[in-house]
Amino acid sequence: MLRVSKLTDYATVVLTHIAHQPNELHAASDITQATGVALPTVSKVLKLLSKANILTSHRGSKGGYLLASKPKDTNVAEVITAIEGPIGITECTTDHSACEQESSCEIKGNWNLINRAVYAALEAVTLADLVLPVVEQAVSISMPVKMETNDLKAES
Amino acid sequence: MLRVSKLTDYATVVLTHIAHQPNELHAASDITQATGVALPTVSKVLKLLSKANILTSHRGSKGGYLLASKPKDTNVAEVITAIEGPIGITECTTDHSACEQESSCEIKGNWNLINRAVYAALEAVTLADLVLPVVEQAVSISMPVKMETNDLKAES
DNA sequence: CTATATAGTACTAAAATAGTCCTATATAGA
DNA sequence: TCTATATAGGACTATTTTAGTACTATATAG
Repeated sequence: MLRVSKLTDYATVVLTHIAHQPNELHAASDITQATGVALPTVSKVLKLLSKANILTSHRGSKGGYLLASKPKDTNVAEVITAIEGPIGITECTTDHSACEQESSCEIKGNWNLINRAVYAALEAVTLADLVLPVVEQAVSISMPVKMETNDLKAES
Repeated sequence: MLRVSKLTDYATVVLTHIAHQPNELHAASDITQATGVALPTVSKVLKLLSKANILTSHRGSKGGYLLASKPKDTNVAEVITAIEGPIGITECTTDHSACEQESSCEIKGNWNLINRAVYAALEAVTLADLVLPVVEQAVSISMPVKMETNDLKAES
């Protein structure tokens, strides 16, 4: 299905909320109220994001989380990496020792190329794009050059 | 982790093997021997691929599987879709009714854009590319336009 | 008619993921 | 200095997904 985990999905929701007021502290409980995502889940996501330096944390009373950089300086690839670890579509790209049939496997190099394209696509989208209304984004995000020749089958 | 299932990985291995001799019938047992992938797994993959019309099947003695199109006319996006269903990175792009927080979710349109970029990247790679030696591919596969500005962090 | 090979489906075991809970630590303000 | 509040970190559990197996039906070459 080539999908991102739910936790990452929540991370984008949380970050989008924070990016709307990039200069304010946001406590986990506030974010829960605003987004409807369960508190323990929000909390987990926030911890992961601050560990990856996408957010900075402030403990204690009146503490909370703050964007570490400007919205346009944080991209989706970083967010996914923060939540799920290094991005690689197949397992052998992230864990080289795990594949038992290396000798008969000519695919590795090819998948690497695909990974790069996917990574670049994800890197092109920033938090600032996620905050924008949907319509305006189309121009601000780069598309693979072959794009115009194909329609999306998945859309129905 | 943004990854593709093992079954899809096997599918590319199997298809790469078949694409080397695109005009011959390949029985499941032959493919097992050549690739080292377990027979039941190969069998499962082959069935899914023929159901999706990527392969044509021939039953009975001396039967086997054959590529339905030329290697360059089958792309990776089709293979992934055959094995795992419609490609969509987040769940709400494939299952619109499942999201309970639609009202507070502004992300959907944005993820759709990302999905398109990813899909296009996958669509640009064909079986013919997978058969080529790794070096030659670089020129034959289109890359997103912003690609050159960024390096891959996942590579280490 | 028989050996061989795919078609289809149901099932089981293992792994990954989501989500919860508890304890420790830091800070603001009284 | 004490207390309320908020994050840090880690361990744990339930659920879901995925991988892999097994069995029966059907088609075809010779």
